[in-house]
Amino acid sequence: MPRNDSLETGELTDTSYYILVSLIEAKHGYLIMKTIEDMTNQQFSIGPASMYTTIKKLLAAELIMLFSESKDKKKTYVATEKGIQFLKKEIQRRKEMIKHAENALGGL
Amino acid sequence: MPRNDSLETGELTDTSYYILVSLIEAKHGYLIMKTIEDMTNQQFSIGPASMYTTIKKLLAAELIMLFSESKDKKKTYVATEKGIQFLKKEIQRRKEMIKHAENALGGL
DNA sequence: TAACGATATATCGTTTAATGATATAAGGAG
DNA sequence: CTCCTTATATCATTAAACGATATATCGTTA
Repeated sequence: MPRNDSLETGELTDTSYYILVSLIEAKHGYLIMKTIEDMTNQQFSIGPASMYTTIKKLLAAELIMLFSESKDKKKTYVATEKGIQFLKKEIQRRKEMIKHAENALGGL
Repeated sequence: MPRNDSLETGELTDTSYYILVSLIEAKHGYLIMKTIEDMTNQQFSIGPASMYTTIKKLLAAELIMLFSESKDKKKTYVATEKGIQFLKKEIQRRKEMIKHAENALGGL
């Protein structure tokens, strides 16, 4: 998306959403990509470019943090408490979006 | 979202999603904006720029179509059958996304 | 009847998000 | 020793969304 300012307005794009979900448990970048593919049965995948740019954004917003960094450059990230709360709100927001659509669809 | 090609990959951005939802029943552009604000209790709003650019995209993808056009330039749009099916798939996709997050959260 | 707010459509240029391509390097399997 | 997988990272491009702005009509009300 695009010009969304999603973190400012309290919304998560699909990419940020899945990265945050996968970081409920600490893991490093490459594992995040693999985890998302696994979780979604290859329906959703994120390349390295999307991932590292999004990680920077999530770090800046303090929704995730650096968990550890080993000598071999492997950086492990994990969601912060703020990030978990943010995600929970986002889940609620998305549930409401589904209700809106289902109400509008009615019997269709 | 941004560089998403969402209509190609079978995904709807929030903006496209809400416009499509509001066009389950035919209405013109301005009413779409007001309907979305009403439906979401002012939580989500779309300005004219986002709306008209998105309408063009949805028209091109044949998810919506021109329903009527009166002399006073008022153009009414409505979701196509293809659009309704697309929306239903999108609802399923979004439900799965919520499950993914709730599974990962576990007892949190 | 003039002014004003709400209704209504539309485009331009900019910002942000996501991505494709690409570069680099280490480890293990064959 | 070669190749695939793992692993991190950036650059330039494309796409989505938006702010600002322009224009015009309609109904109310002062």
